[in-house]
Amino acid sequence: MTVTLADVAARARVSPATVSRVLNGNYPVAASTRDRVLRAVDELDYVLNGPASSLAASTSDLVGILVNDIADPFFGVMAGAVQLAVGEDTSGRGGGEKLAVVCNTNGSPERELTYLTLLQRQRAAAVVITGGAPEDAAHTAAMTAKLARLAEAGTTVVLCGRPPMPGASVAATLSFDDRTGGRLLAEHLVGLGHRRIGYVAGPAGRTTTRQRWEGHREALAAAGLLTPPAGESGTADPSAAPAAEQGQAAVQGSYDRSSGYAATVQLLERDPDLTAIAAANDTVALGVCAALRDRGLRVPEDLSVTGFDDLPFSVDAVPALTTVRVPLQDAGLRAGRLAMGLLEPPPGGSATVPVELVVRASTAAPRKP
Amino acid sequence: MTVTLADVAARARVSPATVSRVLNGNYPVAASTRDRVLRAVDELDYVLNGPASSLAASTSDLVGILVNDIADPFFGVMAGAVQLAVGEDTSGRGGGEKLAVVCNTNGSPERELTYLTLLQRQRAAAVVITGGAPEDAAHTAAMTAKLARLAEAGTTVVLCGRPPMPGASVAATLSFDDRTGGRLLAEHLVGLGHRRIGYVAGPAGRTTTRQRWEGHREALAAAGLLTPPAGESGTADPSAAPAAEQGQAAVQGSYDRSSGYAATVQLLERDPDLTAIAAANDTVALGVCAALRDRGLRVPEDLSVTGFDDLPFSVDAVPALTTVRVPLQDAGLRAGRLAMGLLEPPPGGSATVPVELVVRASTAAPRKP
DNA sequence: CTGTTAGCGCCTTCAG
DNA sequence: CTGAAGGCGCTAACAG
Repeated sequence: MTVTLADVAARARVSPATVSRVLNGNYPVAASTRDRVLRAVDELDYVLNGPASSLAASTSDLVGILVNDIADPFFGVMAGAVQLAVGEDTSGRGGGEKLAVVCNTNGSPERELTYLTLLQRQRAAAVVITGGAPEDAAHTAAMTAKLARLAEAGTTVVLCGRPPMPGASVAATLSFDDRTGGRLLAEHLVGLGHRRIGYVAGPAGRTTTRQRWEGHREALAAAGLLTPPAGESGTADPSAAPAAEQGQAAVQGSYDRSSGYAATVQLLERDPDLTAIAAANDTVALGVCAALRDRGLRVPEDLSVTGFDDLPFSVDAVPALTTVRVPLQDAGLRAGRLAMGLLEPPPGGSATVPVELVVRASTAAPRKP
Repeated sequence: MTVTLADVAARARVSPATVSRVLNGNYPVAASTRDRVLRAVDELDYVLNGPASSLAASTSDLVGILVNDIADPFFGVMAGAVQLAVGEDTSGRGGGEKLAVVCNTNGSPERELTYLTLLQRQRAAAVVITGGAPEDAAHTAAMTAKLARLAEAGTTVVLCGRPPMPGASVAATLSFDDRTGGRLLAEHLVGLGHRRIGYVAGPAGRTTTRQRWEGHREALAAAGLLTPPAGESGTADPSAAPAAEQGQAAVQGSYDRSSGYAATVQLLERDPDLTAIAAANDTVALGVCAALRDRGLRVPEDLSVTGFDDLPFSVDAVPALTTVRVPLQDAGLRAGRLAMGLLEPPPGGSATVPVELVVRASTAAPRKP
């Protein structure tokens, strides 16, 4: 029925092992022999049986990529870059081709685990986990255990845009400097003269949300705009969800436009004298701008708005968004190469990816300082 | 070392065959036995070996999704929807979980074929091919041959957002009514009073580009704005790349912002009296708006602009884009279900997905009619 | 450099 | 409803 490696061997008058060797290109084979084999492969229109070789070699050429939401460019860009990297021809010819399996977790911790199991089942060669992590001790423990299992089975695990997991079997970690980003944005606003700054945070219980928010507060605190509640020592209580305080309003939502819209309405109600709003990311910032526009407020004349991530559309927003650039493409590429063993892991196994403030038109000095 | 099905069998005091049966849930097994097996699986933390079962069953639980560019929300949304559909639990428990393999072709015909081969190698259960097709006889022939091979191997093929391929082994086709969309947009502009309309086409040699462009011309022709070159009979010569003609300017590019920007500069140079520009898609339209803005022209006061697709960001553009909504999410969901055999194929194997005109703020009557 | 020999771990008839 | 046996197609030591 279907043509197998043995058929090719017969036609090329060599042993199956030899065919396997030329196909995998990981073993010396005489040029003439190889040509003969390749010709036979071609004539027979032979396609290697992946499952069979994976079974025999106990590793597949699948690479998993875990993302929260593939429809979100933040993840789309990273996933594309990772895929680019894993698709790069490693061995001269024929062997390299890895296939990227993109798994949408929707931010659900359970699905994260489920997909990891599925990937383990496939004997994935590597898996790249992107995006912030859920902040939950039980989940972290479960993840650690699962990652150990994967490592045992020979799967290389790389974290991209997520904090290091001490004690977990991870080959490399690329974490984004979200905290600094949050700080830079807030410092920029403060430097412009803003004193009443609203904050629209991301989904609760995620490292990314927390770090951006903490960076933001750090800057406010440094500017004396944040009187810490009695007894607190500088850093915000990690478990405290962003909330109204000291005249600096904040609300929590998800990473989408409508959440930015709704939060803005709420923020303005709570403090009509706000002169700036910092959003958890660019998409949310778009929602913030929309809400402002709908209430007849102009950006940046009446209120300044900042985003985060510098997604492709941010430069085209009107006004163009002041934001923090996160090198998604670069990071994805590096993560992919790391996963493929094409790149040495950074010292200590983890590196922080720097972010950069991008000042555009959505921020300006407040009108009534 | 690694725990196998035999270990589970031993612990549950049943035969390997029985374990296999409960795991696949496709065979009657006594409830008590099943419980025992399931408990053993749990206690041993057993994970099925995918390659081994795929080899034995000669089919895997992988579903391929071919996209042009996963970082583009157009594809991201579709891919997400397809993945959602293929992840739906089919059989009551345990069996269903399919894994989506997203393959970025970058619009390259060769890579399209390469990925199909890779998917064939994996014995993918199904593959969903999204986005417009390259218009090239040789490539179409190669695709047809490759699809035949896939079908032979039991892979279900579904086309989503791509025209039917007569004679190819495709289970179902969902094509977008791009032509109508192009027509609606142009009719809208003409109805508003526009007479000099520029067009920024998508990448050359793709069905989507062609159809949107043809729809556009259709409307112009109907309004008598297009004097067909002598001898031509209504429809544009399929092989003719969009070009300047009869005062209706058009330029070709890719589906990105910068292409819209550059095209606009060119268009305006060619015909400074343009009162409207129709773009191949929303992203391109954003570039058009940016170019206009940079030249001090206002939308829609000075020029009207239209997009295509109605991607999430289009409503937040300033001004909000008049565009055509393509139900990407719905289509992706349907395609996924079709691929999984969860849905009956439409009569004749193919259906056209209707599109809808969405009038927003980027279009208005021209100032000097 | 090439052939031989064993499995890899599971599914699937076929009996019971 | 359950067990026994064979093989899916390929790779990985070993010899030569």
